[in-house]
Amino acid sequence: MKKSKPKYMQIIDAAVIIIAENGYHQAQVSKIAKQAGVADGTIYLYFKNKEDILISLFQEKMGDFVEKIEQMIAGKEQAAEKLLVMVENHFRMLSEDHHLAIVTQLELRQSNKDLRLKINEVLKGYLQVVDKILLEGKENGEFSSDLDVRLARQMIFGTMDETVTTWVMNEQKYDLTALAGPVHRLLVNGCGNAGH
Amino acid sequence: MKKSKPKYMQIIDAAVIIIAENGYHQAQVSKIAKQAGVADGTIYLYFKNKEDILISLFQEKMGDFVEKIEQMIAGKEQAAEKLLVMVENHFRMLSEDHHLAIVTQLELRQSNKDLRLKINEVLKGYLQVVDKILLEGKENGEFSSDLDVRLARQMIFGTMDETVTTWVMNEQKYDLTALAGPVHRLLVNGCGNAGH
Amino acid sequence: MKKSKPKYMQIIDAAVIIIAENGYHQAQVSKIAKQAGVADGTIYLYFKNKEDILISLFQEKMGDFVEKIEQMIAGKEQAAEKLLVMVENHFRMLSEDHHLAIVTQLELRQSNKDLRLKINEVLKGYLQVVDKILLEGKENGEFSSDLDVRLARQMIFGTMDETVTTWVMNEQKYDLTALAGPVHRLLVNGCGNAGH
Amino acid sequence: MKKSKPKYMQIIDAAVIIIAENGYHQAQVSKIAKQAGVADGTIYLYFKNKEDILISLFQEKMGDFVEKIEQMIAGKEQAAEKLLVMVENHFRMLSEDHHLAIVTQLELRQSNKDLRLKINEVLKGYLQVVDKILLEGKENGEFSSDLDVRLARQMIFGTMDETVTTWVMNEQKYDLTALAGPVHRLLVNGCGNAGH
DNA sequence: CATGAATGAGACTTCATTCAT
DNA sequence: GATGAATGAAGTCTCATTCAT
Repeated sequence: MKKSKPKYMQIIDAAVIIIAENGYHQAQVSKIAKQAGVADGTIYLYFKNKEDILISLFQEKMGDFVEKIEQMIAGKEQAAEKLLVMVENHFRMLSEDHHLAIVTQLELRQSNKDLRLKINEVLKGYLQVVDKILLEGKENGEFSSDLDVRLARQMIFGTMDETVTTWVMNEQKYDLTALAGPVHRLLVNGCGNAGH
Repeated sequence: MKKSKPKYMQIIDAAVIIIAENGYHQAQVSKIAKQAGVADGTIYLYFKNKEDILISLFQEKMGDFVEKIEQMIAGKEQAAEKLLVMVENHFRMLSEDHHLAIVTQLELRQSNKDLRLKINEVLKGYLQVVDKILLEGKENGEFSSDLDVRLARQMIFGTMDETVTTWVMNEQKYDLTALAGPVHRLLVNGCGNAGH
Repeated sequence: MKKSKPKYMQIIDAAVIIIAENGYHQAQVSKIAKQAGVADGTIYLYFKNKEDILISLFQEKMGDFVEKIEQMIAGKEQAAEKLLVMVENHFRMLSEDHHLAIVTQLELRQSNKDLRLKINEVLKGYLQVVDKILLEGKENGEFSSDLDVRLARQMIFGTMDETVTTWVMNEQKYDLTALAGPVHRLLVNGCGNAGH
Repeated sequence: MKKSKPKYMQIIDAAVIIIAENGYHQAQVSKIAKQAGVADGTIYLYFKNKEDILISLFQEKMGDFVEKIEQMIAGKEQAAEKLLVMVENHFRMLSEDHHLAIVTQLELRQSNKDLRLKINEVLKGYLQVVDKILLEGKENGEFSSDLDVRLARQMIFGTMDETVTTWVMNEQKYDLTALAGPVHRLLVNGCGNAGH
């Protein structure tokens, strides 16, 4: 077997699988170590403690996430179009990685308040992407000029999150990506200067 | 001594306080018993086990919640108006009970999947209220006739939930009830037949 | 329903049933009270504590036992004949009360050392009956003159006990009373002055 | 530090001492761990749970027991002689390990029915040794040809067990090994073809 | 770098017994 | 005498983390 991956990512990938398949509270360090093919103690050469694995997991995966979203909306002109690309890819990327979807939507939320606050820190990068789209939309007249950016951002996140979570809880039985269009329309309507 | 409160509700109220102040994982049965002013063993005369306290807590509090919302929207004619009353009271009721807000938005989500599934059962009553409003709105022309009720419901819940959670995470520093109007406008826009 | 039985015996009979059906460690006072048709607290008007129920149970039932045995061997002349009557009735009485058999052979042995010492006190009455038979047998030449009465008594008890316990553990599937004859022969042989 | 004893046997030996000195129900895992000189958690690296310690204890000690008995009777010709060696060594081995005697005769019997059934499984090895002796005795004419092997075996076990238990309950005040001869005579008489 | 055996703190739940009614 | 709601002490087992090899 070739050691293509550094152990750091090996452990993070193992954590995603173990948490998805066993649940947050049954994801013992020893299980993760076994899945990663290393000794328990080795984990602590790469991570400060168990919480650090989870934060790192979220940073790595969510970092990819935001990076890809940013690349994809870079070429788009309109705010509404950018929003569509964002929703589409948000849904698509989680559709393509069932383990990750379970971990981010269900399991990681069982972490304690401290960990969740740190996860929120990581999410700020994503928030900024949305805020930028919303500001552009307000400036170029696509969105209502008196739109409350913070609230609109909470609507967008809340709606996407609720949609994905419901899909995961229904055991991913239907096609999530097909919902991107309709969800996008709801959100654009919400932000839009409808009455004008 | 007058039996002012039955012990059942005494224990549930104690659980809300203890969980809010100590966090889900630091809410030992002995702490709840002490706060309720009963012996540890007494808890088990009223609840099957610790999880049963939490489910019952959610049922009692959320039952009240849905009941009150239903009463308040009963007198309203328009779907949009009903939605406003719902958002206003959802925000107001959690504003008025800071402990309950912390418990429902942050702490109870740390419970395991089984408990969360049971909590979802309880939430179905609320879902049905929203669905009824949405259907009425579609029928009387307030909302778009091709509105996807399930997605719209997810938007409404997702947005309210995200808004309240953000407020709780910011330590309830600003006035949540003031956001009811703007949030309502976003949601009605989202559901509305804006372009028509 | 006529209160034919005083509550004292009512509780003891309930204890036999509950212990036989649930096992020693699952025989809570509250279960015994329910079976007896009295309140938990009532138990403590008739018995000092739980252990007292068990000792009393053994005393009452074993008292009957010894009394009946004594009556039945009273009319017999020979020691060997008395022994036969004893074994026959020991086996028969336990055969006729399956609950009592389970309680004395399996469940009551799970009690702690103190309780077992007290049970042994109760058994002394039985021991004396056996000793008397053995002495008679030695005097009239039926048994070996150098028979060690204490050891012979341990053989008799040990053999009867092991035989009954094995029968109970095999779920009382075969006819225990049919074994009285062969067992008696083993014991009489053991005590006998074979070589003379 | 030299690993003189594997921890597995260290823990079993500690369990024998703790149970003998404190009684079955006062033999907490933490006490056993302390006696064995390991941490509480270490117990669970070697045993599935507390019951597993007790089963293993019985298997290890009784395994030795049966093995030694078998070796010792291997050189003997006559069934009666084999029986004598068995009784002698049964008594001697328990005489030499007072702790073990208390544990097997008094404390382990307080275990629940499940554990006792597993203990019976272990005892089957011993039963077979006895059965073999009895069959040999019947074949070579030492014992009665119409001897019921199962009943005879129950007599032998029951008598030895009752004798040892009585000795333990009398706080091992007299010499158990001295009883081997007389007990053996009782048993051989019992099995013998006395009247022929 | 890597290992994995050992550590030890911490909490849910049961049930015999009491005592105010 | 009878009730039964309330009490509260006590023990098994898990698992993140360490450190000698």
